[in-house]
Amino acid sequence: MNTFAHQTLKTYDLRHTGCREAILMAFYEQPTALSHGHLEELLPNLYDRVTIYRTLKTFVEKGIVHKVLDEDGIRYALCKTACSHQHHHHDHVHFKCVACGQTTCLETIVIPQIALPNGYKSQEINLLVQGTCLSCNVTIDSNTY
Amino acid sequence: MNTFAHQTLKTYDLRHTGCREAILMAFYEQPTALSHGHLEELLPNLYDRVTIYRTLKTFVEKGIVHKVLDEDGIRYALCKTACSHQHHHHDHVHFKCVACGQTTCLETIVIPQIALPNGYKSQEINLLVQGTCLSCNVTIDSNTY
DNA sequence: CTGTGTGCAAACACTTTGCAGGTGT
DNA sequence: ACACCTGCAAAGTGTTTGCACACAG
Repeated sequence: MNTFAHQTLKTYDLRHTGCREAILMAFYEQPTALSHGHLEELLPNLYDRVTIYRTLKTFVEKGIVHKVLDEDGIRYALCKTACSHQHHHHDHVHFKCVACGQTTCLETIVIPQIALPNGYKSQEINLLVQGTCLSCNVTIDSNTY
Repeated sequence: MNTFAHQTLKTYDLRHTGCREAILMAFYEQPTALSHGHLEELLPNLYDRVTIYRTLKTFVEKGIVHKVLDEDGIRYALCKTACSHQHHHHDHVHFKCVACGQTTCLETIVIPQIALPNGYKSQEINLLVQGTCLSCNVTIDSNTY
């Protein structure tokens, strides 16, 4: 029984099941945001497609993971420490590499203040940066020589 | 024959057809981003679902409209003057009102410089702000009294 | 033991593809 | 006249729902 998964499920008052543990571990081990399809590949034939959908939905509702939107669809990533149980913060910066296709959560970057038009109120901000990541840039550069 | 639609189609080297004119007019008249579903409702039974899909795809490829991502899926909005034919700029700020569900393009707001981690290169930035818009705030406030 | 989670089947929604015929230039 | 656009049918993909059984607490 894995400690991280066990702790997380306990914290959020969810039953400890194989599928939930496996998905939590997948997120824990992968530094990138995962789509439903990714999870299906990572946990081949272990759990039903539908169960994965339902598990993801549960995790989003509980605030364990958050949705990441990019051009290819919806992905999910763990909410890090900044998201406590009560005080869930929703401002996320995501980086999508157009070369390798990986999407990562940039936890360290703070979104600057945005001046909205008068009368508009902001609740949540999502920033998606698309470009090339460190390892892909290295590859591209070395191929250039 | 509508001037705006006619001009746009001419500029982008596209044939002038009923469906294309109707969709361009819909975007022109609506200040908000439209999804495929919205267009189907706005142009009821005039054109086939498939034709609307294909028209949208064509417009995106030509740079006439751009995709807007929000939690509910993909929408489209006209690229304004800042996007010229050759020099297409991809940095967009979108505001989604959680009360009325409308998504608008905030053309006037400039995205601040984001400090990416070393070795990362940015090509395109998308910022989605969610909150309540002017007219919804007015409604909410007046109901409070 | 009880309520929740899972698997399976099926329904549903969204989007793409192939093809024949119609239309703009 | 020709290339391109459209409509229809069908397939493909992603997601949700209903129900019976299994399992965690």
